[in-house]
Amino acid sequence: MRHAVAKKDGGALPGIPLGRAAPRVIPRGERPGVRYAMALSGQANYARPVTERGNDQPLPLSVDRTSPVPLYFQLARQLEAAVEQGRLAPGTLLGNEIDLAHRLGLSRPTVRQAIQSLVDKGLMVRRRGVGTQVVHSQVRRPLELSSLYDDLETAGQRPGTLVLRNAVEPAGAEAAAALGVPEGSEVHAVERLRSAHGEPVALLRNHLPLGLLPLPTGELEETGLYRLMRAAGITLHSARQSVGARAAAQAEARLLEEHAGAPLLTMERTTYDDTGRAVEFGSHVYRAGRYAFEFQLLVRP
Amino acid sequence: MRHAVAKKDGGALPGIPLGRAAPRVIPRGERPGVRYAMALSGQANYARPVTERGNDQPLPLSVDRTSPVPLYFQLARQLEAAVEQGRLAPGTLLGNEIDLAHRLGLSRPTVRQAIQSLVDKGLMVRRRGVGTQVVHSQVRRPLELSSLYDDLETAGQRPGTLVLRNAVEPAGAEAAAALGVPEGSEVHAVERLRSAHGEPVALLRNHLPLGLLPLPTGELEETGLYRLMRAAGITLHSARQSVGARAAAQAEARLLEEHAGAPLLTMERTTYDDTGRAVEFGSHVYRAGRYAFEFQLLVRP
DNA sequence: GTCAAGCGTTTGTCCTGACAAATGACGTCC
DNA sequence: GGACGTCATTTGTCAGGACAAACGCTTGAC
Repeated sequence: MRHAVAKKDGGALPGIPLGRAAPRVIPRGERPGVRYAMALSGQANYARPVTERGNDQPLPLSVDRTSPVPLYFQLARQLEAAVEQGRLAPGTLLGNEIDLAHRLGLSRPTVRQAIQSLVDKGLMVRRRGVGTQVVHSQVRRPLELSSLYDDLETAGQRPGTLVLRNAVEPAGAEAAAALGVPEGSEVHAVERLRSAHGEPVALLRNHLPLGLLPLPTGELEETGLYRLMRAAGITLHSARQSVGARAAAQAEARLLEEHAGAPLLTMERTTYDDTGRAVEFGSHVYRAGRYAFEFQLLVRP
Repeated sequence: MRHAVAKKDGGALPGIPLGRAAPRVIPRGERPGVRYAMALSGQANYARPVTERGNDQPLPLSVDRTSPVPLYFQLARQLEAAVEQGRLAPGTLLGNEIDLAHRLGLSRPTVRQAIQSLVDKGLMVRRRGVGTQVVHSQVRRPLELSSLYDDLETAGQRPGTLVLRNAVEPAGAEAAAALGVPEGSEVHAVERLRSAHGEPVALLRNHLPLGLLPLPTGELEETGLYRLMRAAGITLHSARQSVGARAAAQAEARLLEEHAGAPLLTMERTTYDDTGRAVEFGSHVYRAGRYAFEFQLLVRP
């Protein structure tokens, strides 16, 4: 499960909620110093910009061939951990793949597979004729397809749910189109008021195909919808989201403890499982001051 | 350049703007029929659920070895086109990799690389012991790090830009933290009013490190900021975004032709190049009815 | 009749080997 | 001194082979 969205924003105004860890001062125009991570076996005097004091540690790397964990994955995890812990500083050049493979007793394809997975995550950049370089650590995970409930919980806010509606009813035009069922056919409709620390945060309206999974009101008040779906054996695969804003209607405002006309953040989402079936259509509104979507985008070459 | 966000929403209300192509009716619980794309060379009588009338066409695939385009990429593009054009229906099983490689005169790793790139895009799902299956065609590209200008232009709206400010000034706390420069140091500040069809759509405030690239006002009125940055040789790598909503302030409202207190969609974004340098911090507000962020999320296994 | 074991299929992982292309630094020529 | 070509380095691409693991179906046993 990767790729997500929706991180809580505790602040009152949507200013700049990103939790920047210790804003590092980088003079403009300067590029992070280049240095090599691994000591090159005394080959040529070529390509050895071991600038920042020659190699603090050679960076311990090893793989366990008796483990059932794939070798490329073991290596990728170690490199990723090294980046996260700062043992591989941004800008550092990884030794070349051939040496690295030889050092670890692996083949080059295996090493490449490990590095490639990190490149895909945005942690490293490869340049032909140059090498593989560690990217600035600002990069976090791309984002995960997570639920509001999980987001609130991991943020330490005690999420609460009030189920306003939980019924089977004819699908409206929007929900029917999103779920790919005929308009007017019966679907499951759920409406919930989600709160954090007892204060309302969002109004969640969801429509699901009938018969996909049981949705007892008790369960809905205890946990999130995605968690229930995953527990029912549904493999979430992709989602299509649309995020906008609008003014609160009277009824919404009352539920969310806002005044009518207050700005609300809106999100419509259709989620698909790995067979391509639409398994959920959600139409959510969030209190503007209480919530913001935060996510990371990667540019793939 | 992949991974993006921000697609125009012409509609007045943030209803369900996704351009669903012909909402296909799929009875609940049904899984798309399984059929094979390629005729299996008359092997065993095993695994041949060529249900839907045995193979309309064997799907023409070929690679050109004289082309400088990598073989795996040629194959990937052909498969992708086949999926998009419906020649590879959702649920279709691709023939096994070995046969496919043999048929095309390629090696299995090359075929795997092609398929893997499509799996990464979310177009296909692999299952050991089963095969590679085409996912529901609902999936579009993951999203690209695009600019509002490009979005409007590709949507056929004639984007216009009015430069309200273009100056060098001391960085405020927010911009300084985002760009990683000391507070109060000089940065480039740009403020633009972006319109479509002559109507204002968004108010764009951007801060850039000094000396990164020249920003003539004339150029800014002609094209988008990202396009200028790319033209200046800057390789955009990742961005951190936060999307929220708030009420319009007086000054904003006047510029955007809204009334004070009207709901606005807000977006803060810090963009990094491939060396990890922050190259742009943007603080944008969009008219709620005129714009919505639309994007696709993929769940990576 | 039901459950477990067996078997073939298919992808997952890994290896060895090879050549091509881009990059950056050096040396040479003008 | 500056422009150019040359060269070593490094990643990109591709081939061919091998074994392991998961899956689905059939077969067999109870």
